[in-house]
Amino acid sequence: MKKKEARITIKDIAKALNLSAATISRVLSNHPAISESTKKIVNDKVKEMGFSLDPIASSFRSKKTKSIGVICPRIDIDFHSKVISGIEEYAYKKGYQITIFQSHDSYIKETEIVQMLENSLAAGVIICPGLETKRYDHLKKLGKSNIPLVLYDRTSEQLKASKVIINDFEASYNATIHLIQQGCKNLAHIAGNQNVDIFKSRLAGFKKALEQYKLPFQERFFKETKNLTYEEGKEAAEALLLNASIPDGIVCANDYTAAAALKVFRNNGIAIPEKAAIIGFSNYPISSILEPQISTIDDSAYEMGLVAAKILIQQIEDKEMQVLDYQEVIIKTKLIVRGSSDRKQN
Amino acid sequence: MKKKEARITIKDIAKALNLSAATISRVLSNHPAISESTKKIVNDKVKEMGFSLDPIASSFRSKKTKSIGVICPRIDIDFHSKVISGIEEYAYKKGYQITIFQSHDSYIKETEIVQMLENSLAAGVIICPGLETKRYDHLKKLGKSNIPLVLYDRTSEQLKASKVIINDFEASYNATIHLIQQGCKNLAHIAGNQNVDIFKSRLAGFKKALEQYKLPFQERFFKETKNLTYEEGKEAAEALLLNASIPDGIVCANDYTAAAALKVFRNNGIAIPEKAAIIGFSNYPISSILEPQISTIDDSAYEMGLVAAKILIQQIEDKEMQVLDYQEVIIKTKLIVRGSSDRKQN
DNA sequence: ATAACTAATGCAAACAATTGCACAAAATCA
DNA sequence: TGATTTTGTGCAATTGTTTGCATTAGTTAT
Repeated sequence: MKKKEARITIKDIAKALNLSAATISRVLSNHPAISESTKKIVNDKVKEMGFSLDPIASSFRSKKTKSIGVICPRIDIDFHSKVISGIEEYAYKKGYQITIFQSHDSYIKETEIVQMLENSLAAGVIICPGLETKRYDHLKKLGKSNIPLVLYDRTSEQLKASKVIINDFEASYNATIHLIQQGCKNLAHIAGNQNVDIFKSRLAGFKKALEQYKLPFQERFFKETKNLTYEEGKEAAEALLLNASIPDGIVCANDYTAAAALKVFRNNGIAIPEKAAIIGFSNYPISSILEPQISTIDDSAYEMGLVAAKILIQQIEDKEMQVLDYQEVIIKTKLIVRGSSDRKQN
Repeated sequence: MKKKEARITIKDIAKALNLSAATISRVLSNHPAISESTKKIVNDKVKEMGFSLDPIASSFRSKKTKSIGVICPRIDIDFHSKVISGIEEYAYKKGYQITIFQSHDSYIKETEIVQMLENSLAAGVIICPGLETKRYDHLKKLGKSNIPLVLYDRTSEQLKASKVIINDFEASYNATIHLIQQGCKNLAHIAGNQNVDIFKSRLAGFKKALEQYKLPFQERFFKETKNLTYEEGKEAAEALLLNASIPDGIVCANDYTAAAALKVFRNNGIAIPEKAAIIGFSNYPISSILEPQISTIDDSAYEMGLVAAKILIQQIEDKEMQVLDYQEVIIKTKLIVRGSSDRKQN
């Protein structure tokens, strides 16, 4: 007797109104050939019965989903979690869900995930490629399957695809210029992994600024790290102190290494910013908590996510955007001057 | 002439092997009534043709998905991003995808999201309820729809559901005992929002320790904050200094407020840990970077996510687990003693 | 009034996989 | 040998929505 509490379907609405399922479907997708009057009748009934389309059946039939795959190396890194936050916020507003994966910088896993997203008909993919990724066939394949793609942060010249990046070169250049304007003449750079484009660009920006002011680039003042950890920063800073003369300014490729440099130099009696000015990169929470606060570059991670989602969804939805092959967006960064480099106050 | 490059289906495999689609389906789901020999034949062909099931069609027919909904207040908070990292890692291994939402602590949005997950047949839901959430009908509804649910971090007595939490009471109790053992007699507490259970528990643990050692709980040494921000911590610490006598130990409900207290006290010439010992909560990155490093409680966020995913998937898959109504898991926390409270070294 | 057209709706197929039931062949038993 | 059980496979219905094409009613033109 008891009918099993089943899902309300489009047919139930149709039956209740003596219309066909097709009409209901058309109302729900705003088909132009439906009269205003029936639209109203149907919409009212839909609300009354608390009906909503079965997204799975819908996807099954239309071969389209509302889910965006997001792949990043790790979620629990401040930068990525901010980007994802931006993506989620925009995507949600536009009616998309985001499905998240961590590649842990493994190429194998990355290809696995991409394959899976292709298989499950993702509406689009946003990815920050892993460190191991040198080949991009897996991503090119997405294009062939007509799945729009947006890269963020780490990108490659090799791959023609939409990208959202910050201008690392310019940001680093600006940071360096700032230190020079504070009077620094012997500048050091604590760099990130030079196999990664963005860290190469940061070095290049640093060099460019030196060049412009006819300051020398000194090998002994250049320290590359593998992962820009606090520990590595410490080692790098200690190594800097071993030189006969020490630098009077340090441009660091992130805030952890800047924090480490700050600590090491201070512990060695070098006044910051008077004897050595320091600037970091990324505007991590720590940078505004340390004493003195660390000058840095705000990398606009949240905005990056927002924009990535925005151009992806444009490519998904806007037919006119589909004629264009890909687009590149450069997000503004902001120089944040704080105590670790601001000598003017003296 | 050109056949449109279409997806390979179960029927293609069937045709190629002169079997029925049903058999292929059964092989792929490891149905017991299939002979080993045909299993092998089919599996080989599947590999050869690079076939994989269409997850959408599969979900459509079976009314089951492989996607887990995760709802948290915000992703870009260290704690949550670590939890999510743990969830993702375990879920991925088990073949599930996670779909992430931010409630931004809005009750309305939270119910919207839950409704949506119910509608899209999520395999299960993991949620940290928002601050506004006082009623739990939306979550109870999930149970009625047979969608397993796991809460983490913030929970409620009101709701009978599986939970993964840390023992905030005990952790805070241990932190307080630690300060007492360092010789503190006038203890202060910078607390989180007392409408939130976990912060209430932290206060309770603090009180319990005082009581046990017959130390007084002094109202003037109790400062509640709204969001435990660094700024609020600063105000609270400054307020503490306005008293005729100042505390010689501060138990803070997180590391930001602890960092703020550290700074304020130091700037006022109060030696840490000698004159006042400080302990935080959560083991944020900053706590190990400040000078002195801040003692804290590691909240095992990653492990929390891992376990949440584990018990959720158990409830999804394991029929035997479905007889039990719900389970509660308490994750171990760890007291991390660092410079801000360690007086023994003197 | 009839033809031609437009507007609004219905019909029915299609999508890819799953599953209860039926059935044939093989194995076991009497 | 015939009856019965077991094992392995196939048949065909089913799922909820979308969409090309057909159909009907209503409108306009001739």
